[in-house]
Amino acid sequence: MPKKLKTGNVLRNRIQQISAAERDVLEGAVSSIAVIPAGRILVRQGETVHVSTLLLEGMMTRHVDGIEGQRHLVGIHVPGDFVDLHAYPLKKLDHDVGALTDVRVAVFEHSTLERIQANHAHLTRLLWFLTLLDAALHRQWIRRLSSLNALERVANFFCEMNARLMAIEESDGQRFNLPMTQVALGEVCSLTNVHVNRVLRELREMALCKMRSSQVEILNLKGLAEIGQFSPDYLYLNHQTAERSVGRKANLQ
Amino acid sequence: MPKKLKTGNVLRNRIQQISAAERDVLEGAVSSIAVIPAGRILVRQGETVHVSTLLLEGMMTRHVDGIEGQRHLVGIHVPGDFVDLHAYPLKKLDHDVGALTDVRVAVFEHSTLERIQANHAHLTRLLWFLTLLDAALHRQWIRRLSSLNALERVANFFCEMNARLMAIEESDGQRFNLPMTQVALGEVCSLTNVHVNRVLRELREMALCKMRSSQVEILNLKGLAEIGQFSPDYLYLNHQTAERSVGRKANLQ
DNA sequence: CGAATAATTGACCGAAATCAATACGGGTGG
DNA sequence: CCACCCGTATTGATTTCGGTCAATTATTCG
Repeated sequence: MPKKLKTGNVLRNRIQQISAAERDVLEGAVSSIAVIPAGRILVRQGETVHVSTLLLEGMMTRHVDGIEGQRHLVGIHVPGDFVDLHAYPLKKLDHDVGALTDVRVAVFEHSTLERIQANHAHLTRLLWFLTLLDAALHRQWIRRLSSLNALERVANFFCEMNARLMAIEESDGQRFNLPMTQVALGEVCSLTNVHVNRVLRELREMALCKMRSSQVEILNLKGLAEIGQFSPDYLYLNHQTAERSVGRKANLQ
Repeated sequence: MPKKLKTGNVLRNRIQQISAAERDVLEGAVSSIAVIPAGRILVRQGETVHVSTLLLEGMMTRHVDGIEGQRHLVGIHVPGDFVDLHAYPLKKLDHDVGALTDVRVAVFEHSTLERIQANHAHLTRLLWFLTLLDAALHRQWIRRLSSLNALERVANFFCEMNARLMAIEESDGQRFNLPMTQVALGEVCSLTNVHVNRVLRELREMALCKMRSSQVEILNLKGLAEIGQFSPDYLYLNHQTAERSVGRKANLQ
């Protein structure tokens, strides 16, 4: 296998209980590594796709378009996320997938995934688990929109991103890069850019966090989590959950 | 296998391309059939569960609780839905599962699902696919909350339920049973019961639909779908999608 | 350096929430 | 069988959060 198809430690960061043998299987299944510029739409809603992509570097979005131009994010992805693995069983996506920044992704042909599924039950379950993380995140997003007000939503979103980025060591818990404009934040939290701006000011005045040119600085994580009613449990970031769920690690490697 | 463990045609209605052999496997995997009264909470958030349930009769909800008592639905289930199949890989749920009406469910032990997963790759993919339907629905719910106003949300929800119930022949496209109060509708659409009431009045005045004591009567489906910006594509109800995705039916049965 | 994009702030508006009061409906028990 | 109750539905008056419109200032990038 050519060196350039290595996925680095992205897989291990995300699926801690993956065995070396399994990682080799997955790396062997990478058909190519692609680099995509910021802003490019990878998959359009309704398109039939035959590949799934694992995000290696950068951030990606999943979004739907409203009737009058507005965009609404239904998901955001960080390195290690298997961005559209669900396309493997679904084939046709109900939303667009786009690059928020310049990104590097590993591409998997569905035919290859099919072979994995036929021959590697344990690995398949790990992949299945990964697709369920999406649904769990979706539920958090529904909760954010249903039960939180503007200030709370933004606080909640910052906490979510902080937790997810900490899991891949892209946040130290105090500060992280979030390559989003205030418009994009509004598309996540379902707020106008104007109101996002007011909320950011308030968070700053409350000495909870600051955001400046794509850098989020958390001044008081506890307070922020409280305002945002955030609990990291729901993200299933601690992979002990999956670990227990597979429960047959001993059989492998 | 005792007759009472039959799942009837619920499975076939939901997964049209399931083979008879596969249905037998699934039915053989049912550990028990349970009847649960309306209002009972089956699974509480955070509980570790070792079974998953397939809904045979009635309706169920998935909901999270807000900080001040309010409940917010993140999902609603109709017969044929594998309500918490995702608990199989996840083990711990991030939400409650409750019975909206009296329900009858088929219970599957996770240990049994594990055996299926080890021995039936095709069936596993069908199950995987089913768990992804949840995520697709979640995305529709996010879209509903993000980009629709009160009137549009309720219209959209009615269209969704109509489409899902038509797929299992519980709606004739004109009229269906929706065992929810206006409070519960508000918990779905993130509106107060008062405002739900006003919206229902408006829908009635617009001659789009009426709701009276758990009966929804659709007067103008096209108009309702337009107001609700509803497209049934996103629900993946036409199982051709899955059919193509499995693509190996010939190997079976 | 200049043009486009992003952020900021103020004034005003409007959709939905809140508060409050009344009516309905159907199940229970006297 | 009627009276009572409690959950549900309905309607009006008022408030509020966030949207809209508009103008100004920062940034970023070619």
